[in-house]
Amino acid sequence: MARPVDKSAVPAVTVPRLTVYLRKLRELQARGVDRVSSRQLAGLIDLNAAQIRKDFSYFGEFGTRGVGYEVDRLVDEIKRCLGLERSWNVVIIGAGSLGTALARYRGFAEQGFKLVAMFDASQRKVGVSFGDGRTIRDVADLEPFCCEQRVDIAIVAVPAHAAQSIIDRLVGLEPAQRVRAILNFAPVKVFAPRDVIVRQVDFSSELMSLSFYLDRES
Amino acid sequence: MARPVDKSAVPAVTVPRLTVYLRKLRELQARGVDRVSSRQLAGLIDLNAAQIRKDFSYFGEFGTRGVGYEVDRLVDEIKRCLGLERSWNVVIIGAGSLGTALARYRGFAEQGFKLVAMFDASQRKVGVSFGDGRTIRDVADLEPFCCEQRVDIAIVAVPAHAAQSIIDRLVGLEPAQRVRAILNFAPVKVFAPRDVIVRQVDFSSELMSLSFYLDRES
DNA sequence: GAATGTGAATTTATTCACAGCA
DNA sequence: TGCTGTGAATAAATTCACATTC
Repeated sequence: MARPVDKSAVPAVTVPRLTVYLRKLRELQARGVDRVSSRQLAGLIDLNAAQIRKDFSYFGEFGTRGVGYEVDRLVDEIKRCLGLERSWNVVIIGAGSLGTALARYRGFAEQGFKLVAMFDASQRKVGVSFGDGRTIRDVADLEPFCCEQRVDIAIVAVPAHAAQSIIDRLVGLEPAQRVRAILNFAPVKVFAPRDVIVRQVDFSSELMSLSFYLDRES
Repeated sequence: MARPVDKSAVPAVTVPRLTVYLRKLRELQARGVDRVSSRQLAGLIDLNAAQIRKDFSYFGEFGTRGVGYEVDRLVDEIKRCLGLERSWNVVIIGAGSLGTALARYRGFAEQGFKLVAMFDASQRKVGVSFGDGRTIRDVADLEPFCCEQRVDIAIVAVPAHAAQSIIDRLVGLEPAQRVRAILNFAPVKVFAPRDVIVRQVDFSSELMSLSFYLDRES
């Protein structure tokens, strides 16, 4: 049951799909559904059923042949696969409209992501409160903060021109203190050492992709 | 030179990469660089050079053997590939903190995406101004608006529970008037007719993916 | 009988490696 | 000589199809 999972054997595309399964399963859970087959789940998210089973198979055997999957169990298993059994400390850097919107986003806390601080370079913003009574810190205090409190994930929501230098600071600390993962919203490709995980979220890139497919039709 | 391009033969993964090339090339352009080889470009965005050349090859021959690519030309070609020679009309639905942040985002207008309206369901928000003097409209006026003005892309930034019904309304109009592409920020899988292009942007999914890779290390 | 779990087959994407041109 | 453009080779991902188990 608790077989050793080689995470490096998990295809890169499987990981985001697991998050999609998890969300839908939670929805089923909330509706009181307690069992689901790969076929049913596939129908709900517009995917091939074998794909779902194969994705699960990298982590173990979660279902019962002839029966299907127990929703509660599957939610727990996927959470475990994704490392969501524990909580992760997150900071947001950049308290502009995007950073602020992200800080307000309810979905983070629900998944065990704990917003421990928010930083901005502008003195007009430092000291202003966000969320439940905490205040925005000066970005100059970024390194000291990381030294006194573990920060797992940094969300970078600063202007494009400032992104790389912020990231250099985040990863410039001693390995024990430095941030290990970055979610970058600035519209630039940023670089970090290989052992720091970087993901890019890019709105205008998404719009441009839509443009491609729109243009194809007309 | 202007060979007929079969866009359906373009791999799905090539499209987002084109947007990455375009951004980097614009940066080079701004720095006054006027020529670049696939190898150099590959170094700048951490990719294989053959990948870049192959991506271009779906659309034509943009370079000169033995020399490389002229940056200005390449920018124009990629814009053409992505359908960015024209401008697209965009609406944002949902004037919460995320919708507002998106409305303020400078990158959209620069790429030829024209924000023509913003909608919200709350009477407290209707009539409030956004951007350059225009005001937020009542979401009840969504359909009339689409009938009197072409809307190419709808950005959906409403709560998860409201997303599908908004999308049903957007695609429920006559084919000539209905929105043809949707960028959904609500954290739910949404459905639309096959000829409507839907892309999903999902913050908490991105965080969960980071969690997977973080957990792998520790 | 019904649905999982998984090898095998297929499809898609990436990378190699080199002919062809400046 | 240097770099593009592209078939051929390789690698990765998806889907099929079926033995296995409940």
